[in-house]
Amino acid sequence: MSDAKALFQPLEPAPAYKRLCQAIETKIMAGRLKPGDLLPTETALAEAFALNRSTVREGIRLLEQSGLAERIAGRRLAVAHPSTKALGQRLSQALVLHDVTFRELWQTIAALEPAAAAYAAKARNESDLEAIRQNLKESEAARGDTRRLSALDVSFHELVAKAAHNRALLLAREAVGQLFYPAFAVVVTRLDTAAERLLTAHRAIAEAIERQDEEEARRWMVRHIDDFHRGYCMVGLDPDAPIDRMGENSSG
Amino acid sequence: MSDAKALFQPLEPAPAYKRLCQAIETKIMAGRLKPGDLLPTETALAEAFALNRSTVREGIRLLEQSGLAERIAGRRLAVAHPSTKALGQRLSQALVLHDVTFRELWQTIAALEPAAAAYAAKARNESDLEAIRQNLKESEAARGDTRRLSALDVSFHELVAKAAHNRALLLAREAVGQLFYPAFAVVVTRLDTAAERLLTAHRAIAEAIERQDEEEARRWMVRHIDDFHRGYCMVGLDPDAPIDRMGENSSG
DNA sequence: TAATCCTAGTTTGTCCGACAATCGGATTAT
DNA sequence: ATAATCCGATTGTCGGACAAACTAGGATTA
Repeated sequence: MSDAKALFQPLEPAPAYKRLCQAIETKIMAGRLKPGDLLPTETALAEAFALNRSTVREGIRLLEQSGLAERIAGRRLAVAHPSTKALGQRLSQALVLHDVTFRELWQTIAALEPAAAAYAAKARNESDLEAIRQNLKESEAARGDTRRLSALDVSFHELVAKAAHNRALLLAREAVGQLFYPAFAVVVTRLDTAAERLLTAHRAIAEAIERQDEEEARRWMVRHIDDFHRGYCMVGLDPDAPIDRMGENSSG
Repeated sequence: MSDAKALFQPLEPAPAYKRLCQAIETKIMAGRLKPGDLLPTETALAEAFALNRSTVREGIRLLEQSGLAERIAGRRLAVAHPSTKALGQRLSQALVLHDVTFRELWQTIAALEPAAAAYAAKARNESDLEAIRQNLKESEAARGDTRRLSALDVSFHELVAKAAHNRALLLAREAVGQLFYPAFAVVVTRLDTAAERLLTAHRAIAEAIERQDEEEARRWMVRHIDDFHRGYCMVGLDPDAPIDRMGENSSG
């Protein structure tokens, strides 16, 4: 029954600009084009593929948007690898569009962050520790400034994940974290105890990571994430309501 | 020192096609354009934005590639929401490009799948169960056919995640799973016991989900994922070697 | 009257040619 | 040698053009 579908491929009836994009994409995936390599100029590409420059430009836009190419120094086009940041933004965007709820984000974060903390305790190096210490110091200074503290909170968890030296984990949590922690910012403003509890948890997690105590890092992170949920409900927010589409007003 | 960076924003010197894309993207994010809505024709857009059609087309390519618009019926352009599948593919691609290792994937999967199984036991409905049963039946029939069994394995875990009814979790594991399980396919071919162990685990997980036994579902999933790791090492593969770039040859 | 076919208009994909702004490198002046 | 200047290359944008494919409505036929 699915024999026909397996036998005959779609026959590639795609428009030229899409095929051009795929052609270059394939070269990149195969490693024949490495990040930093300069791509030919638009006219050169047009000549090589026997296409018009306009068509080539449309293909280039696709490459650009998938993060596989970017303008270097404002001018020439260079091969690139999609950045974690950009991918994370795209993912958060998708999650917002799908009206993901706080509960869904929380469940996912609750699965990822403790693992990240544990691996961080194992794999962290000195520069990781330095960054985390720095974040902790700034956080304590920003005790009063809710907005700033929230940004530092996002940053703290990102640094912990970075310290785990696991890019898959980093990428997975990036998207969710970008939405989750700002959503929690409201709690800090409304709940007096929240900021202090957050700092306590961060300190404990940082210390456990420093001591390379995996289990302690995991435990504290679990408690910390549970706290998020409790605080969210305590201030009267509905965990089953979709996350608002705030937070990505400036960047793009 | 970073005052200047905070004070002065980049001033938005973006090319017109990029601004057009952002303008439409903003409308979509704000919910003023809903999926399915038809976008104006290229000429109409050109007129509305006072741009040339070529420029408009370049902007449209960006929208198209980010999954926010797609050709409906081959012709007109309609607003859409990025599909989990497409996003997952883009993520896997990125992971491959960054030379992510089996260990990294495994650690991430090990964090996500047990949570997915537990939530699935809680939130599954009848149609979820039906799909899982169907998969189980086909898997047992495909006991000998390694390639097919591997595909069904990917599918099984995806179905479990779907049953958790958590789109954030689904999306996060989609990307990693798409790489992880095919990478494991080699093990099934080389290790006689692997296929049988896999089936046993799947059966147990499915049964626990059916009984709504969260803890049992989680426990079995943990064991199952551990098995993956053990099998991978047992056949002599290096968990710290990058995942190969096979598996996404056809799609694009 | 209903079904079918045909034709005209629309929309997209592609092409051609052109020009201003800008960046890099070569050239020239000090 | 260094600084200012000039020239070519490259990108962003524009205008127009045409073929193919699809849509819709009217004409034709059973």
